[in-house]
Amino acid sequence: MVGTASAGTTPGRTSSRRQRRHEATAEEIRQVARELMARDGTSSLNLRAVAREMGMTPSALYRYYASRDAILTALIIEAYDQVGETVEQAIAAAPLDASSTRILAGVHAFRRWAVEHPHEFGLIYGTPVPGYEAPRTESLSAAMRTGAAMFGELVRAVDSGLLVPPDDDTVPAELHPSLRELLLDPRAELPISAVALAVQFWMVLLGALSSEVFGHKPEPLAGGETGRLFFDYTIRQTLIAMGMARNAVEAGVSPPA
Amino acid sequence: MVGTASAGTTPGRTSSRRQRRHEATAEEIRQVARELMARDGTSSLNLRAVAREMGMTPSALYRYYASRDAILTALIIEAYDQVGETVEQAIAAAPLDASSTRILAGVHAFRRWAVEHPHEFGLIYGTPVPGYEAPRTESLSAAMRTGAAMFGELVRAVDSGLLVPPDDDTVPAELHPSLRELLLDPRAELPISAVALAVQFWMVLLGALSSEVFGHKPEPLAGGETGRLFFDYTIRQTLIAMGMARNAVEAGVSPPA
DNA sequence: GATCAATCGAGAACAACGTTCACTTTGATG
DNA sequence: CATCAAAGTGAACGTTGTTCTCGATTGATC
Repeated sequence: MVGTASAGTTPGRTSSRRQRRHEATAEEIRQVARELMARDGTSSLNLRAVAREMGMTPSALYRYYASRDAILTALIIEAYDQVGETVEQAIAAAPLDASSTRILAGVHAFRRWAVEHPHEFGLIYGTPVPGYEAPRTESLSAAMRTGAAMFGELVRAVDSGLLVPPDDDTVPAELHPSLRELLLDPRAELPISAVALAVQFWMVLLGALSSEVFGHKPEPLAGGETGRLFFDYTIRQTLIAMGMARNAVEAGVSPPA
Repeated sequence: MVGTASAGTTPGRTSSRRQRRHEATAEEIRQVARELMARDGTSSLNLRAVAREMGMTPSALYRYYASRDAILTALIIEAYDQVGETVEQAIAAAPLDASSTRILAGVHAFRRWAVEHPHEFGLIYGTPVPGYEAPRTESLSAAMRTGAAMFGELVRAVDSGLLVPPDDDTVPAELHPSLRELLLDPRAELPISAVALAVQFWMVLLGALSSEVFGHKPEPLAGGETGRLFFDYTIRQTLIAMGMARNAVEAGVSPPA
């Protein structure tokens, strides 16, 4: 559809001049689409408006994307990648000490991205928009990125003894198969209960962020600085509840606003 | 707009024959709209399709609703009310013993409604659809209903000593004003920390449900019975983390599937 | 450098959508 | 019966996403 490998002179060189120009225009389309979505508030992409903004004809866009949904899908994948990279970098930049600092760095980077890009957050973590638009195969790896980064930090906390999950028999036996299935990589040093904790942590995280971004949280707590503080407090409480030592949690420093 | 009191013969009688017929048609519109949304999967209401299904002209619908958004708003308010009543009844029907049974009854009723009405759940707890469609004044009381019911049970648990919240000074001082503001009704026997717990519990609940309904949760745990079990487990863990006695939580019985 | 095919873009057209407006029909009320 | 507001029709308007045809532009090839 969108330029597979061409029969160029040098077969290894996949980016001919044409292809680069093509990709540049495609990126401009995505960029303008993002801007319009942010400006008009609505999260429904207007194809003709994008063309108008670019000084093009609506039909010309079809040289770059097969449909409106295809553009949306591209935006979704890009958003997944963007937030994933943001969180990864925030974690990597934090010190590797025996505290919750790294985890806090990750979740705060996630929250910051979410409140700064509410429409893109809604695109990927909100109501699935059309029927089902996400071609799982393409977007799955991108979608997992943020979760994988956070999961990695939890594993590290468990490995280093910072977080001690409860006994496996505290989680209902019926759930064990499903939880074990989650660890595709069966290097599973991780106890089942820790996997359950990871999923629960993810749910709390998503719940906190979507409550705030979508306005389903009581107003007084949704604001900028207050929202950030309450988020921080909630995450720390959750970590303690998960079995991380209280002093390790409190020793963790949150990134500045 | 939609039939205020008419100058009928009996001024006290607000429902003349006409008005009843009017309301009946309006309800049919809502009903058909709900069915189409469920059938076509999409959560974007198609006005002309509704009219078609009813054997009417699209313009005729405007005798009943001022716009497409008005219908959506009506659906949203109705959904709020429906889930609110469902949860209220489930709680009321549960025994008043010294366990988590009532809370479990409430959250399971919530979950059941959510998975059985995914589109309506998305309508009220998903991405806000257009710019901002919800006229707060009208829908606020309906929107609060479910949360208020759950909140009431938490208060009861605190009052009866079943749930002992941590000291107030464990929650950051900067958050106290906002949290106190949440208790409009200043009969506030409730400690600030309990308010924080209530909000957090709400976030976990919403996070768990939207993860499952919107498919943002790892697949193995999203299924029907497994999903229900994991949800139950998560809620119980959360209650324990909040300070409810472990044996009281475990003594609670969940409603059957 | 001329040639040729692939690409790019324009422009008109189509169906479908939400909405408006002028009009008939209808059915209860004086 | 006469009246008059409500209910409903049908045509129209401005949008939207999408398709198709047809020139123009471009980049590689002889």
